[in-house]
Amino acid sequence: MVTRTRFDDSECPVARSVDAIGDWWSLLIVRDAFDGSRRFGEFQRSLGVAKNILTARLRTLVAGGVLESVPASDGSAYREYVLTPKGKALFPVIVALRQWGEQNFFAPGEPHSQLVDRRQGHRLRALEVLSADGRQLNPDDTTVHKISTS
Amino acid sequence: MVTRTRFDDSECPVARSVDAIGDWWSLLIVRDAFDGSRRFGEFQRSLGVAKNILTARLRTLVAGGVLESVPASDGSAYREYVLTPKGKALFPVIVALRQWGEQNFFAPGEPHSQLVDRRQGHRLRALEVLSADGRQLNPDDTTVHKISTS
DNA sequence: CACATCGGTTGCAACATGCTACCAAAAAGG
DNA sequence: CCTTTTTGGTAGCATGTTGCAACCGATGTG
Repeated sequence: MVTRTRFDDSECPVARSVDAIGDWWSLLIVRDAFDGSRRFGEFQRSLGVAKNILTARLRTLVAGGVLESVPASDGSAYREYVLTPKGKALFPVIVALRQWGEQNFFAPGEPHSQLVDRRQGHRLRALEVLSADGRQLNPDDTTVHKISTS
Repeated sequence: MVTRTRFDDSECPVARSVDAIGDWWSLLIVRDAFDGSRRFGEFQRSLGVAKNILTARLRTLVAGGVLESVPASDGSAYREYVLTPKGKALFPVIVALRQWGEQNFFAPGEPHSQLVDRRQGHRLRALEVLSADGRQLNPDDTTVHKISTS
């Protein structure tokens, strides 16, 4: 078989996350869901993705418990796709990718969509990796314990 | 053409990030790099990826400025792949994915690799999305400004 | 009732993935 | 030195996956 490799039984949480999301389309669907998209057509127009691909991705996201299919909020007979709590927990992942992109792939002054605090309209603070006692950690300040039972 | 869709000219930083990384393998390569892998063979054994795929991914990561190819640190004639500053800036992304995986894809007590603070050996604090003035933000507390010139 | 929209499904061609075999340069062993 | 092993790849092939376009029934709209 030449099936795409799965990581769902990896001992590494990063690998399992990656596996659960599925592919980049899925991640962009989740991004759009955070931005307020709910309907099939909204995702399709926003992403420009082929409909068969979108169908497949929405199904795996629902199957994986990231999205959930609910009756449309406007009373129509259609359905909507909304984030589950598990899906909402991806928020820091999206924010981290967004901040990395802003800092590395836009010229100074180049326009881009921006995530802001709804109350005050200000940009968010940069994510920080902190130790249990609140020190800011760089990659070199951390290490991986190969296996842990908790 | 049926080429895989690119997002490198998207106005959304998340899309550009996703495009720059390339695919899941690339992200796991970066994860391994954070964990100390440097040599072709280390990545290959750790990931179990086919060598032609690894070759291609390493090349695009180097081309994208995430990794850099340097002479081997042990004095041999081989080369090593190390994270650039841009690559190290992916740290919060990896940590976010790791925490999401830990919380959602492992049974309580199920063993998994764990990222700890090198000084004290403790687990890290969960990432928090904060407003400019330090309030903790949930997805619903934020909104996307479609375009901004800064 | 006619027409447009929504949310898909199907078929196909091109491309990407993964596997295996192969290979040259470098290192290690004697 | 000379042989063997390791390293870091390439090349070719079968199969899977992606993206496109065409189509379609159920639903909403004038």
